[in-house]
Order: sequence, then C-alpha cells, then structure tokens
Amino acid sequence: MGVRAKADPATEAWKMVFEVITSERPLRIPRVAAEFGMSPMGVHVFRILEPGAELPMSALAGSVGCDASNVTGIVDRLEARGLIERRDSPADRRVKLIALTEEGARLREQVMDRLYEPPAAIARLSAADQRALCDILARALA
Amino acid sequence: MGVRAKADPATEAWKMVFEVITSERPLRIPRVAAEFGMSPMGVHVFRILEPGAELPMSALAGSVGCDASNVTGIVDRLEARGLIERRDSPADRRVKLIALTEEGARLREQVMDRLYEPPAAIARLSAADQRALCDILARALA
DNA sequence: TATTGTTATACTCTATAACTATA
DNA sequence: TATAGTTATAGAGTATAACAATA
Repeated sequence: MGVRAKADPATEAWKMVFEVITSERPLRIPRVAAEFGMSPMGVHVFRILEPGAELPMSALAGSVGCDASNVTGIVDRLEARGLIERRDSPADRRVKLIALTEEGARLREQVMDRLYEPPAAIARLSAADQRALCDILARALA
Repeated sequence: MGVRAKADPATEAWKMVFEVITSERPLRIPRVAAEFGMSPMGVHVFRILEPGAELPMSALAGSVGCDASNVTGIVDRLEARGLIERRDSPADRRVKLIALTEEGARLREQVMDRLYEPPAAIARLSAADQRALCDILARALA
C-alpha cells in the first residue's frame, strides 16, 4: 500500500474517540474501581444495576460479558460489603435476583459521578462544541 | 437531590462516548487481541510501537501503564512470535530498545485495521455528522 | 433433559521485591 | 548510589468443567 490514504470520516472519528479514552492514564474504569476499593467488574455491575431494578445473575453475566461462574464471586464480594443483595425469584426458584441495597444505591451515585466526570479533552471544548457532540452522539446511539 | 438535574453538556457528551465504547460486547481491545492470539497488552504495545520506531522497555511500561516487570513477559511473548525484537542501545548498555520486525509491522497493520474499524453506532451516522464529529474531536485532542 | 447458580481447578495477568549489570 | 531490565513469587481475575437444585 505504501503511503496510506486518509481514512474515511467514520474511521477517523472512531480513532479519535479511541484516543480520548486511551489518553487517560490509568484508564477510567480501573481508576474509579480502585478509588472505591472495587474490581473493574464491580463497577460494570454498578453501572448496569440501577436503583430499584432486579436482575438475574445470568442476565448480569450477559451484560458485563463474562462467564456465569465468574458472577458468583463478583456478587459475593459486593454482597459482603452490603452494597447489593441476592433475592429469591418468585417465578423460578433456581434464579437469584440481584438488587442494590440502600447503601449500594448511595455508593452507586458517587461511583457514577466519578465515572461520568468528563476528561480534560471533553471539558476543554467550547459549550457549542459540547452541545454539538451531544447531538451527534445521541443520533449515534439512537 | 431527588429528581436529578440534567447534567451539563460536557458530562452528557462523555456519558455517550462511554456508551459508544461499552455497548460493544466484547469490548474492542480484548476482542481484537483474542482475534490475533495476543493479550490486550500486546495490542497496546502494537498501538504505541510505530514501524521504524525504537522504544526503551521502560518507556513502553509508562505508555501502556503497567509495571516494568510485566513488560518483560509481554515483550517475551511478542518476540517469541517474531513480531518485535530487542536491540541494544548504543548509548546505554543497560537499556534495550524494542522495535517491530518486518513481520510485526505487517501484522500491526492488520491489527490496527480491526481496532479502528468503526462500530455500528459511528458507522450509521450521516457523512455530515461523521465529519462534524471528526472536527470536534480534533479540537478536543489538540 | 435443560437451565441457574455454585464449586473446584487451572491458567493468565499483574504488582512487589530481590537480583544483575550497568551507570 | 541509582537505574534498566530480569526473575521469583504471590494475589487477583478469568474460563472450563462438574455438580446440586429446580424446571
């Protein structure tokens, strides 16, 4: 190929999204996890588990993208800290539903605040650019 | 606080950047790494190590954000596959410079192609949105 | 028979500390 | 003395397979 052609706009945009994420050292999720004494997977679980919601462990495994056997340990550790609880499902006695405790819901808010704190790259944009970015990404995720 | 106020544009934008990344399952870097039989850290090293460049192992440790003792193993595995090589530094006999081999440079191109392949969320945007996204992110990373 | 969650196990990745060879 | 890289080691996270309870 020799001299590389300039990539198309989609690829260029994705490259820069990538750069925004990876330019943070340490990466956001491990950093926030360490800050709260949790594992990165614990943070993922928190993100998925909204206050008031109940999720089967199998659903949790699917959402965080790891094996079900792994979820047992992740849930064990969060439950030992009183942040989440296992509840019996009324529909199927095999499944256990996971939900935040009140303390878990309080901690979740703090964790999410840190997770969603915009990095320098985003923060330094003009308000107009930030709003335009919102609009475009809203369409991307629609 | 009760009902949450709408977050400011910077936070909203960052949340959505986050969503674009984490909506891919499995996550991009582990997925591409597995595809090429590498560890995620191997992919990070490839990303940092441009063809023709030579980097001390300590610099590599800093860039990928892990301990120097860890780099030894990461480099060992890539070197065993003939993708990178250790070279003696002419300036300091303690340091070893890491560089891609020709085969490594070829594989790097394939790995980068997969890494920078835009996800569905970005790909489905209009060309105008993609170009606007490029412009804004270029300013974010300036 | 199939599925949910658990346990046992082995493998990978990681950081810490001790070591070597240089500086 | 300090630094670059290595080695030894132990801890955390992970997936696989076998298991118990339930469907």
